[in-house]
Amino acid sequence: MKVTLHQVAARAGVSIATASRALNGLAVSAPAQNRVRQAVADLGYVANEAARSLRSDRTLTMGLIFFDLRNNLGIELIDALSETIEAGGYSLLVASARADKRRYDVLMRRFLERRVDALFCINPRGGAENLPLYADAGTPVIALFAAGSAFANLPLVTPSFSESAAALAADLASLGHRRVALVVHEAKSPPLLGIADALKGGGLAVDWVEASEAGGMREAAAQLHALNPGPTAVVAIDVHARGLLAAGVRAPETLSVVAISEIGVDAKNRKLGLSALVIDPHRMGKAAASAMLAWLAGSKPAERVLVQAASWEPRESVGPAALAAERAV
Amino acid sequence: MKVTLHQVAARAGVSIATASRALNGLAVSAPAQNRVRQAVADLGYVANEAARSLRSDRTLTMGLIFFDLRNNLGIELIDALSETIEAGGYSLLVASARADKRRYDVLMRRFLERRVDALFCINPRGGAENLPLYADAGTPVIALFAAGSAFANLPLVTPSFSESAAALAADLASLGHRRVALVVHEAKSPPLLGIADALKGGGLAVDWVEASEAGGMREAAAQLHALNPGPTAVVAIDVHARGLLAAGVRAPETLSVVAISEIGVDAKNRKLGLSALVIDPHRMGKAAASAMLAWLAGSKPAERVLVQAASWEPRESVGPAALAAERAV
DNA sequence: CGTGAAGCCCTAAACGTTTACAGTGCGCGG
DNA sequence: CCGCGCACTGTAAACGTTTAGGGCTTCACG
Repeated sequence: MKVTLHQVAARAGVSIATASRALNGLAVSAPAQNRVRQAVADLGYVANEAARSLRSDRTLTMGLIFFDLRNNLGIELIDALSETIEAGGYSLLVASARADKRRYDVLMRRFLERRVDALFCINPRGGAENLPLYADAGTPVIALFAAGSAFANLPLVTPSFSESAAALAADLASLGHRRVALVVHEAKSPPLLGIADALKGGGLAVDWVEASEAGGMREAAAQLHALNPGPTAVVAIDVHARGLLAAGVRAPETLSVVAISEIGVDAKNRKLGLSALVIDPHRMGKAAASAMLAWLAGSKPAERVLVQAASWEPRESVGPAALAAERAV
Repeated sequence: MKVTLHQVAARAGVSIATASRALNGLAVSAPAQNRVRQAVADLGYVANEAARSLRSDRTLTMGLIFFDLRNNLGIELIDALSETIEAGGYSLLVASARADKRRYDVLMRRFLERRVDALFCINPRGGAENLPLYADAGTPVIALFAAGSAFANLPLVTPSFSESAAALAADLASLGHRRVALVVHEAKSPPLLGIADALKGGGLAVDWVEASEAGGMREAAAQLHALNPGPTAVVAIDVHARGLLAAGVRAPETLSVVAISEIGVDAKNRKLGLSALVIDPHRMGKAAASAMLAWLAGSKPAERVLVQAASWEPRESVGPAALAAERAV
């Protein structure tokens, strides 16, 4: 019932070695080639990937581990990654730690045993204990959305806001805005700095405003009020942007508000008509997959792969500066 | 650098067979057990799943193929399936044909070579050519959302509307409706018949109305008008339900409208305030995975596995029958 | 005709496990 | 003291490929 290369070879009247070569497109005489093909068809031969893997030490499989799969990001990422790597003959093993750090370790271990040729880690927490083992095995690992994690010392694919923020700056400027507040949560992270640079590059003045954790936006709103000259627009992580609205700020009448959308939460913003810089996970996936294929082909990617994965999506919460200016008077 | 069972055995001072047994929990003396464990830890041994697969003829891997991954359904399905099968030690290989029939064949072939222990096919079109090969190999295949496809003769996991439609019937009845039209596209499929039964069970009279392909809802609307006594509510596949609205039917003023949501398109309905029977893919996944595990454990599932995976979600498009009745007068 | 090169093909050895089979040593009942 | 059973362990043969190494033909050229 189960047919192996042996049987194919026998039926084609060649050695098993020749049969193998024929199937792999190596040099084989035309008649032999044909007889092997015929035998394969006759017998319904299906190659055994496990045996191939064992012998050749590659599984043609990549792993993809999520810290949590359940957000809008997941689908697009899987779609983009699988599309790109399939072209190289790879398949994708997918798993989700369901927000459990220890489970992340387990999954990384499991994929290690399965000898994946490469691994993508999404938003990893935990999992660090197995990282050295991957290094030992020479298995490339790329992390996405891994700011500040234990994965920081391997290639990270990170969204860059520079282009999208430049578009935002242009729009704001053409609406008459001259002064923008940037609400930070604590550290001025590289992405935020990038946004600030882009705004400045667009001719806007930038005020930094510090906000405590989510919810405490009343003080931040007060701080904004206190600024003189006051900004006519504000850019903030989406939880903060929503906090401003919740605190009673009316956009765009009193202030134009722009959110920086984190992973997979833009749907809420959209419902509120909140303008946003939103990350397109599909582009992230494409970039990560390409970097990985290149890596497997020999060229290790840079420590940081910046992807222009964000777009500027203006919605109702942004309007002419004039409105806000009136309020100020 | 790479450490095999040989080396572990050597360091532990036992034979390779004993080492293997120790790791698989078979009978081994306590001291040997410990020495092996120690050696594994010291050397950082990681089992090679490819070798294990080759020898033992199971890969502990299941395949999941989508006709098209890009809909809301995907994530929930992957999440539910992977959660359930991971408990049994299985991993999930995921792929999407991206709406290309031939690609579906390719993927099924690829997973066959990878010797997956089981396969889930979502909404398959094409792929039929490889089905016999799976049968030959004795690899179980379960299809989801596969109405009328070539996969019809293997176990199908199908959503059942009976419970949700009963809830719908109860709501309609309490709103004073007595007569409901059911718009069909051509065949009266089992799910539709199930809905009709549930409506009748709730004390409602059911009129069948035939509609041509998507878009041609104007005639269907006319047919509805022509009915005497006229129905005060209508239930239809979501494309038809939206078609009715587009054709100028005002819900719930002139007619209460309920959509039967197909895969992953409910978001549109929600935006229109269209009441719907919507399928929860998570429940479908759980059920399919459980059925598969049971199958691998020896008990083949029934030809049709009916899952109560739909819920009744009333929204604005449903109202009291009185309104529609007035119009009729 | 002799020599070398080029094609093609085969034999056989890996790859790292699991597992059937055959010991080995030991305790215990006869 | 013998033999038997038991608990453990070792030897070796698989599983289905890929691939290095070498042998055989054929052909061109001197």
